[in-house]
Amino acid sequence: MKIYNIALVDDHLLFAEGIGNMLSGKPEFNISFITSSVTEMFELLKRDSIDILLLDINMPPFNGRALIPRLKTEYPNIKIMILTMYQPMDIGLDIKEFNGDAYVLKISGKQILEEALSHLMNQQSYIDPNIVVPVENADTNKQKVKLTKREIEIVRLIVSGKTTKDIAQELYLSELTIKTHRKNISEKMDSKGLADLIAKTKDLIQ
Amino acid sequence: MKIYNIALVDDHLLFAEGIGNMLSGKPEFNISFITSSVTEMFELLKRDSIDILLLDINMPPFNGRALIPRLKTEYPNIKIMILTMYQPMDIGLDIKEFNGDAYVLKISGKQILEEALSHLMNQQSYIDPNIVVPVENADTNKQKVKLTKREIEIVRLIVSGKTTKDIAQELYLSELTIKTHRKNISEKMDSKGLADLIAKTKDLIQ
DNA sequence: TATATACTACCTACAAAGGAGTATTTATGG
DNA sequence: CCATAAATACTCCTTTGTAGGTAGTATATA
Repeated sequence: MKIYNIALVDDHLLFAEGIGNMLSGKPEFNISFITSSVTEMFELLKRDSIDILLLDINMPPFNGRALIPRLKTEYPNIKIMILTMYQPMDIGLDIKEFNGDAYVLKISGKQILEEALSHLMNQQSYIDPNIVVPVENADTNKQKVKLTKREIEIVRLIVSGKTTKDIAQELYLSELTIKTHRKNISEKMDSKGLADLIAKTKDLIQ
Repeated sequence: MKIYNIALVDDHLLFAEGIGNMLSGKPEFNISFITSSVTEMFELLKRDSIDILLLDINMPPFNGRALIPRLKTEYPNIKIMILTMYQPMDIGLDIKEFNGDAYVLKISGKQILEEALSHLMNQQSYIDPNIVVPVENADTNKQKVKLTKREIEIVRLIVSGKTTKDIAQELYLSELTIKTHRKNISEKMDSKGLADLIAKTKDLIQ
C-alpha cells in the first residue's frame, strides 16, 4: 500500500496540529511536517517529498491563493488542498477558475476531508459540497467592473483618507492626473460622490 | 485517576474534530460530544455531565461571549475554555474582565492547549501568553469621543453614500442643520476630509 | 433655577471633488 | 507593427464639503 506524505500549513497552528493528529492515526498517511509559516513551508518542501499539501488561505493582503501557481510550478506533482474557513466568493475566487486540486471548508466535518483526500489519492480533484456559489445575476451585476492596478492603488489611498493633493504628492504625479483617475474610477463604479465611491469599492480592494 | 469529560463546540467542525481526536488519544480525557451548533450544545449539556467545555467565539452579531454568563449560571461547575482565532481586543473584550476560565488562541500550538487544560484540571484559570493587550494610551485616546444618537444616525447616512442634500431630505431637516452636524462630527473625530471621516467612524457605528 | 447638552438653523469664505471634454505618451498584446 | 489599453496631463465649470462664526429652542439634570 502506498503511503502518502502529507504536509499541513495553517496560521492556526492548533487546527493544523489537530488535523495532523487525526490523519496520523490512519496507516495510509504519513505527516511529514506541520507549520504555520509559509517561509518554513518552502524550506521543508525542499527537504521532504510531499504528496498532498493541505494549505490554508489567509485573508488579504497576503493571500494564500497566490501561492498555488508558484507551488504548481515548482512542485507540479504535489496535490494541493485548500482547507479554509472562507467561502471562495468571500475571497473573490471564482471556484470554476480554481487551480488547486481540492477546496474544503473548515465548517465541514472529517467525512468531507476524508472524501477529499481519497479523491486526491485517486488523482481526482474535489470541491466541498458545502461551497455556495453566488447566483449568476448577482455575480454579473456586481463584479463586471475591473479597475486597473493604478486605479486600485489610487482607490486604496482615497479610502485611507488621502485627498487628491496628498495622492498626487505621494505618487509624484500631477493633481490633474489623479483627478482623471478619480473620474474614471467613479465612472466605472457608477458612484455619486466620494462616500458612495468608498462604499462601493470597499469590497474589492482590501 | 479522574477522567475529565470534554465537550467541543465550534463552527469549524473540522477544527473541533481535529482537537477532539488529539485529546481522545490521552487517557485522562473523554470526549463527550462535538458539535457546531449552540442549540445542540445546550441539548447535549443536559444529557452529559461535562467537566471542561471548549467553546469558539463567533464574530458579531452572534457573539459567543454572551453564552458564558448563561453557561456559568446553568452549569457553574463546568470549566469554560474559549478557543478562538480572535484576539480579545478584536472582539471588544477586555481580557481583564473575562469571565470564562481559559482563553486560548488557535494560532497557538498544542503545548498551550495542554497547559490550559492542566490549569483547568487544577481549578486554575489560564490566559494564552500569545494574547496581546492594547496599550492604555491608544485605548484612552481612541474611544473618548461620543457621538449623539442624531450624529450617529447622520454618520450612518454619510457612510452609506448619501450627500448632505440627500440626508436633509431623508430626515426632513435643513441642509444647514446637516452641515452643522457634519461639522460637529468632524470636530469630534478630528477628521481631515470626508474619506478620513469615514475611515475614522466606520468602527463605531455598525 | 441655573447649567449643560442636544438639536435645530443660518451666514461667509474657501477647499475639495465631480463632470465633460481633449490629448500625449507608454506599455502590451495580437 | 499596429491597435488597444493604460497612464499621464490639461481646461472650464459646477457641486459638494470644510471651517469659522452666531443663535434660538427644547430637555435633562444638578
